[in-house]
Amino acid sequence: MGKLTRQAVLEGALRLADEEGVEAVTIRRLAGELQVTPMALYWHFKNKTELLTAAVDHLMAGVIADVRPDRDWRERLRVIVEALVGTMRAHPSLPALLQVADKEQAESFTRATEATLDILAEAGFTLDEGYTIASYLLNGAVTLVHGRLDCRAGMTPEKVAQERRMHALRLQALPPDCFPRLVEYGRTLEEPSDAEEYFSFGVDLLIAGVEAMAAKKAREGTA
Amino acid sequence: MGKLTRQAVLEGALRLADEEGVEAVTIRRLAGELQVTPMALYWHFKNKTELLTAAVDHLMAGVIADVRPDRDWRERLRVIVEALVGTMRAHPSLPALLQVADKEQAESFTRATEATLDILAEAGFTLDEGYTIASYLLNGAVTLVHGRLDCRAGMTPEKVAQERRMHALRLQALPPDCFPRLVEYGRTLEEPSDAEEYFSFGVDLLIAGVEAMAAKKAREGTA
DNA sequence: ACCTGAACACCGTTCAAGT
DNA sequence: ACCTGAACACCGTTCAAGT
Repeated sequence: MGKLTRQAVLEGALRLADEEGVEAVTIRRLAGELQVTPMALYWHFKNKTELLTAAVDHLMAGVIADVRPDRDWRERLRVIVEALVGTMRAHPSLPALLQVADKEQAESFTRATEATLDILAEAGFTLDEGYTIASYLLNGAVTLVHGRLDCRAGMTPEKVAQERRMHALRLQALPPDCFPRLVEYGRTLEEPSDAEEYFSFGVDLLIAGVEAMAAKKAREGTA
Repeated sequence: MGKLTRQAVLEGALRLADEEGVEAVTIRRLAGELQVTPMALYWHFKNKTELLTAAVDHLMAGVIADVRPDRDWRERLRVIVEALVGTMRAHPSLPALLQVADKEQAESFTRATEATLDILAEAGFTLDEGYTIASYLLNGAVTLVHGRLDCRAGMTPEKVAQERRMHALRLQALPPDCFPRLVEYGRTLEEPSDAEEYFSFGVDLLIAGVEAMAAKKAREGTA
């Protein structure tokens, strides 16, 4: 058989994560898939943390592909947030990986942060504020993708539909006098919702917060 | 010795979580602290998931204490977000608990969601949008609190200062031509930052997004 | 009703040994 | 250089048995 490489381990981990969720990525399980003993992986990665960091690094590499410094900061910010959301939609494991892995050690993540800080500095924010906003945007994107069942690891259309029905039923079973909004929401949950519409609203929401704060700072600055 | 109660288990779990982080809350570890065998806990809780859900339920109970239906929706929304942030600051384990526990099963969490949906419906959002915004606000609050080292489990002022210095050094060690913003941010990180200012900015940011989207909807509605 | 003991099927990781 | 075997110190959980 072809011998084990660092890349083969990484690919195996990503496949496992995308198909069955990050919690399925255990050293022992992964070793089983790759037909080696668990300890073989330790030759290629110092420990599990380093493996997950490498996975994040690999997936985040695509996020800062297209930077256009000539554009307005609003446009540049939107491009980077949409790249982030797009990458997460393509790789269902990324949101969870960003939560468990030591992302600050991933170079591609650091590059994306630098790019975001640069955009936000141009918008008039301090570096402190920029750093807060950068993690607000990152976690906002994570939250958005996480909120879509069809963007979760190993989800077939049938499973999505079934989970939706279950969720709808649970909400409709609540006492309507205490939870009128949730019961009503449970009813709307029976018909499928459009992903593009959802993400469009979500990204607008994230960006709107930043733009409003920038406008506020500009007002205070000139006052 | 006094015998084990459901409440004693819950209190032990919360203490452990606040002092050493949720990852320290294992059935075996907790049983050790309570001077019983691991299996004793299974009499009071069906499984670990149920324990963590109960913990979330207990901590979230304070969040919807003061609802003032006579006020403007903006004010009501701010009150609930600030209650959320305040509760998390008081209980360092809550952000992590909300990520790992099955929060939808916690009644107090459901009540807070209902209250938020109600406020957002008044603001002109659909239930779908309201649900998206509610999780945006929740995770935004989690992100904010998580970003403060001094709000993490088991952090003494000394540890905070030391972690800050380490972070500052790591950033300043980056190549300045590639990462000018991060290097600069590393320098600002050497002097302590004000928590109140940070949270004030953060909550404003979260609310600003919602208000901007509400204004946009109002414009489109009358147009 | 409330708790224990023993067992099962998992983890990540170290360390000495093999080729 | 690259991998294995055995061992250690952990997990959550089940199930039969004790009081």
